[in-house]
Amino acid sequence: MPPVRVRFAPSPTGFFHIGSARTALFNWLYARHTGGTFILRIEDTDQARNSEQFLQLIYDSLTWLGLDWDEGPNPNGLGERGNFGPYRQSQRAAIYQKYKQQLLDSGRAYEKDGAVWFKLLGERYKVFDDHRKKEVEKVKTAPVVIHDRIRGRVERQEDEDFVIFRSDGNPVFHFVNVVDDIEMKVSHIIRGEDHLSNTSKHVRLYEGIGVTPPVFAHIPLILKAPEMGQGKMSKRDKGALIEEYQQRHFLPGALVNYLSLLGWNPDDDREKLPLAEIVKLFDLPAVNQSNAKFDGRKLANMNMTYLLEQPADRFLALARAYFSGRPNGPAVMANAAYFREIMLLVQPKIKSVDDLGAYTVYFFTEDFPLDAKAKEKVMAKGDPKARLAELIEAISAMDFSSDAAIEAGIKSLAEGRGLGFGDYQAVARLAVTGTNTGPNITGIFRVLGKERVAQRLQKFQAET
RNA sequence: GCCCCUAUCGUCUAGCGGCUAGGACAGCGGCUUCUCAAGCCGUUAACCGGGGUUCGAUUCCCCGUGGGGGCACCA
Repeated sequence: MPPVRVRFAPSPTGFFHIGSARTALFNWLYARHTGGTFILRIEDTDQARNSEQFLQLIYDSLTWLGLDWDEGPNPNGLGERGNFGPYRQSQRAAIYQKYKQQLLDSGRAYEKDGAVWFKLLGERYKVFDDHRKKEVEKVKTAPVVIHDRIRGRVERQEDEDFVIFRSDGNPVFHFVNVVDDIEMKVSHIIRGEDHLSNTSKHVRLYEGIGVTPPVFAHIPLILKAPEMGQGKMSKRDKGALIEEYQQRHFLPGALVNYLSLLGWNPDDDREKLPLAEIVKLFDLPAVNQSNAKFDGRKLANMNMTYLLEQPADRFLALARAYFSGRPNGPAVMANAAYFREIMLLVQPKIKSVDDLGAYTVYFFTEDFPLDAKAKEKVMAKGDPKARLAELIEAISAMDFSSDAAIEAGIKSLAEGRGLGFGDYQAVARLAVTGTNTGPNITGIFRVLGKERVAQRLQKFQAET
């Protein structure tokens, strides 16, 4: 068996899409699973649409996801790794010329209308094409048989010559793709199913050049969620861009885990898997053949699961990164010990790092919002005003040294009146945080301190 | 229009001829009397249709239908 060499070959012509990330991931997983090589090749032949910004985005997104490449360009123009470069198609013109000449010389290509065409072998005939509304020349050929590692045997007729060099002198995708895969000794082409129909062209090109085609593996596509309409996910769909998850401070590991489950699964019921385990279990024949619809809720759940188990220091680093990007960041993080206590109090409660701001406002300002609906709900039950008054009266004598002490203080207050802790909890929470959700009220009391709690309770009483 | 791929709960999926069709997310209900978007427990919900093959089809084959993709001097 020749060594496994796979490649991810994006074009820097747009934002980095979740489908691209999944294709990159499956290639990366297969390379890591087999001990092979993962190549990054930049397909930047479309000069009109390329941009350096989008190129940088490819590097950033792959790096953020943890999909490191063994061969390919280095970000920031720092040269490249690997012995099969250059890894940007815009720098490989001489190689394409060489292969073009070879096909011309061997009679497998010809010039017409200023373009270079690949020539199919067989009897020619003309036919009117209804779809394109013009007469086209067809070639009688045997069907191309593709042995796909995921699809099995696929047969497709390739019956028209096609352009490999445009009249402006630039090579087209099919040609450069095949030439590069040959030159870079790519052993397995793992790509989206949208390329399955192109594969017959590619196989003919391999044959024309005189090289045995590599192994093909066409993975299913990611489709829009049902509520987002029909068809495959496009860049305009919500949740389609990797950048978005990065900005929302998702955990890349959670996204990778979720993506790996779109079209693949381990042999058991596990869903949350360490990356090393996915690498160990991943294989091409286990990949599904049908497309998968994207489910942002399941991703969000996965992200939350990962968040919950982050060690304290790691979570704190995530929280700092999040607040660093916010206007009130410096103020929020000014007191490191205070910040740490709040974040750890809140970690088990949030679904996503970007909930942190809204979820912790009341720790950092006296001017926090009051949730009207929550107020209505809390004030409608029992006699919250009486409870509030009792709490205000009792608080100066209460011990705030620990959660347990606070709990004991409120409980003894309640028991003296034949009430329960819960009778005080709701109104206290509303007065001190402005909401009816959040971490344990005892924890909030402790972190805020007796003085501020007392002030807030009084202020609320005065305003209600 | 032509070609290719595909088809199990709303969604991701397990199943590879005989199963009470399993799990997860979402939903719903309950518990947790310290709330809740968390946790725990429970629960609703699926084999697209029609023909075959077979003692027996969710499973194999064919035909429909649905879904997806492709049919450029885009990639």
